[in-house]
Amino acid sequence: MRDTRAELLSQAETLVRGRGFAGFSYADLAEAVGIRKASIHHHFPTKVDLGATLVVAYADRYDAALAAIRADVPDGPGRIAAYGQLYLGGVEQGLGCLCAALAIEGEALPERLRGDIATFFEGHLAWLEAVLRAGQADGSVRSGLEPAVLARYVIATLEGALLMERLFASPAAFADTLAVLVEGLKA
Amino acid sequence: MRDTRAELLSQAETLVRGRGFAGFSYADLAEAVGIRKASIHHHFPTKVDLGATLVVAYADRYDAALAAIRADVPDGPGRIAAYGQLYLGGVEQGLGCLCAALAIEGEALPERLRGDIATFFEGHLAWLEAVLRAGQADGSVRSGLEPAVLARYVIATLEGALLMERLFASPAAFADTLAVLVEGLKA
DNA sequence: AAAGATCTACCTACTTAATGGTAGGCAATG
DNA sequence: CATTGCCTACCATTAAGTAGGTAGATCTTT
Repeated sequence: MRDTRAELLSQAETLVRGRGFAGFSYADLAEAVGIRKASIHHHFPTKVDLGATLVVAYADRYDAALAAIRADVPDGPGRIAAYGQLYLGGVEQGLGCLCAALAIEGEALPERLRGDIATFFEGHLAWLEAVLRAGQADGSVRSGLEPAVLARYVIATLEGALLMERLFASPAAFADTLAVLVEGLKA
Repeated sequence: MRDTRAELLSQAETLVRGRGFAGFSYADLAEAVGIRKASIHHHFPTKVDLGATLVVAYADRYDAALAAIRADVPDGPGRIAAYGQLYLGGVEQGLGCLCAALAIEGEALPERLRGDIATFFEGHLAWLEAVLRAGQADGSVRSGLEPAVLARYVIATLEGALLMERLFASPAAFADTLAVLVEGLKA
């Protein structure tokens, strides 16, 4: 049934995360999926449509993962550590963050996509803020700093580590950075 | 004399940092500089040549700034704060890090450029490691963590903050993250 | 249940514009 | 007079997107 569409999304995500949004073409995607270029337009009329769908699907997957972490891990630092593990997967596969790949495009990025990725980051920020606030309340996270500030700090560190350690193909170095981050958050 | 060449480098840097390497064309650059597209090839035969020159020039500018920081600022945390200020400029101008823009391209990036940006990051890593080690020795930086690990951590945080806060056009948020980072490094 | 109509998912073939890059000329400079 | 720096004009390729068609599934009507 909707197999091709899912395959298109999967391969497109790999392409964007691997080479950037401007760095892949419908021809590349067609070849990856084993379909004709024109057929892609049947599922995603324009490249921006595809990009927007990609971001939504990516955000949804993250949302599920974030909910699972909150359900499975009780303490603040543990949750942040689990959150960081999500990024580690990218380093291991040699794939960057989808939204980082889009964010780099900056001014050239269609307005619609810019809004979508801002929403993505805001969602993470809100989740992290809630997690950190709860951690401060239960004494597992060090207090004295505003959760909102800390949340931005956490994302920045992980996004940056993913960007750099993917280049160096060094999951171990990513793990070190994550460890320093989590250690610094403990009460 | 070499005015056009310098102008090409300057405008190209702005374009790459603003929209990514694959996100700008020789036509864009020609228009920005006020020259014909073909004339660019006289200075930079291929786009990869241009990119490589860009990275070297960018790294050289940073090298000078890093040397100045080491000369002007005595303590470890102060030096890291000054280092972070360099990134802040990007947020204020709405420009990302040149090497981050290239790093995002990942596998699609010509091998030569990938090596060049790896060298860029390695240079920063070495500088930071030396600064942090000296800071630990003179007691201004908290000890207990390896300078090499801390150095990667610092770059990751700043690169990530630049990436995200540029999207949000929020220099203030970047400053907050930098403050948290520096505070955490103090002895 | 058979017949027709419609829809889905894909195809070939194409258009238009942009890409990076080349060839060759010409005027100024040293 | 040779080099530098730019030009016009071009090339092959690739980009995203369109036009129009076809086989098969599905829905509708009798």
